[in-house]
Amino acid sequence: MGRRKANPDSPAAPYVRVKLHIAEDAVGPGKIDLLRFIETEGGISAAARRMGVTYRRAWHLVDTMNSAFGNPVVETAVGGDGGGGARLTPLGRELIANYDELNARIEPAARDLLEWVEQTRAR
Amino acid sequence: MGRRKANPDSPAAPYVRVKLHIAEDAVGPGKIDLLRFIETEGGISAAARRMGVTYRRAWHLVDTMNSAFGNPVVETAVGGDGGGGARLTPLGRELIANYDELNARIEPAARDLLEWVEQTRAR
DNA sequence: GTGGGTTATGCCACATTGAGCATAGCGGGG
DNA sequence: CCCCGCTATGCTCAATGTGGCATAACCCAC
Repeated sequence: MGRRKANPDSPAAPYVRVKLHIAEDAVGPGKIDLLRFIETEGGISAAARRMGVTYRRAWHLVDTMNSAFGNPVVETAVGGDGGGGARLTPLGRELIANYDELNARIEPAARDLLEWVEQTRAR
Repeated sequence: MGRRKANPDSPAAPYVRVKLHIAEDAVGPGKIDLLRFIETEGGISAAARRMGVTYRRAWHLVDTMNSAFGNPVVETAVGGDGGGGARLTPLGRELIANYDELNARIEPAARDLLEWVEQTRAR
């Protein structure tokens, strides 16, 4: 996994991440990206391959999200055309949209904090 | 696997957390609270006791923050009056202030997301 | 009815993390 | 001079997370 080895003059840039904690689970950029891939790829396996994680893990992430929300964010079909597949529910699509909106709204504040960090490290 | 919450009456309220990732370390509410306690209690041990964590761990958290920032956020004194102690540096105080400001600015967006979550779980 | 690709799950090995315990060094106060 | 509380740090053990197989069930297409 390419953890970028720091070039002394460009230390890995600091960044900010937001996580939504809900009923024993936490949804952050990782699970949201997984949902995006499920939507575009049409299945959990394909999404897992795209993200470079095992199907086992991707499935588990989906499962925990589904139970955390009480209602499914992803619905699956086993067997059939193409072997089966998975799609986002309306709830799943809303989740992505709302998470994206949150990130867009916090961006200015995050940028200010990161600017301060860069300043302090420079001196 | 349907893991139902133990107490249907009070479903742990969803919440949002922001983490600042900086040089292999991540600073979130936990480390910020630790800094606050160090400031008010005057030492790492006292702060650790207040937070219900071991001194070992609290010290480690402080140590990783100090190296992540390049400059110390906490300065310590060993031996002497009261056995020693720890204080925030100006950088440490700025960190708390900036983190608090970030959270304050994020609050409206976070509240909207959480409201949506509550809505979806209610139906 | 056989095959292929997918969902659904269990099991085991390994890495990471935090807890708990132990110890050493420090220096002002009694 | 010795004690006490605190900083500093190492080591071990338990819990948890992830990765990598392995397997079963499913169902459309051929």
